[in-house]
Amino acid sequence: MNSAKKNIENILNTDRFMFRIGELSQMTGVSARQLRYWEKKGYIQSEAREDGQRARVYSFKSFVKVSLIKEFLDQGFTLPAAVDKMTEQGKRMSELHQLYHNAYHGLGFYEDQLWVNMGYFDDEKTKILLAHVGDDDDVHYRVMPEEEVAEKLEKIGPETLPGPPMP
DNA sequence: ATTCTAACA
DNA sequence: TGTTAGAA
Repeated sequence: MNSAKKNIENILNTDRFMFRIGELSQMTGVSARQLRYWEKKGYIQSEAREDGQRARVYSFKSFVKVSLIKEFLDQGFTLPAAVDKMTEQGKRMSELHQLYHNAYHGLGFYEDQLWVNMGYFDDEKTKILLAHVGDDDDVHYRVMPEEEVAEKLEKIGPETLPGPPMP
């Protein structure tokens, strides 16, 4: 796989993100004391770690949960109520996540544009639906035979997208 | 330097 | 819940 695609997909891959308690605290505005307390109450959880370290690490999912709880607390809900609301929201979010996960089948360049491969367009599974956001912020679609997609969209050079500078 | 737990002038 | 202490 080419590096431009890897760069973009790494940005999209939230599973790699791990936060320490101080980081999560700053990100969410929730004190470290609260985070430990919420965990003891079972509202959130930190990741189990294989190494012998005790310092908590949090996943991106925990970040989302904490952010939601914080939001509801700021709206005036009690902590248990805020947690209930977070759980409810989380269900909707995972549904949305499934939706976009089903719709996302990779990225590629074509005609000097970055396209999202949205999977098969037809029930016969011969054509692919592509989408890209133009300079006008409108989404443009294109249907293309699968073979053509394989030919043209996989030919992405690393120079097409500037990556982060190498230290 | 950061995080841990336990405790509270 | 905040804020400490002393340890890791």
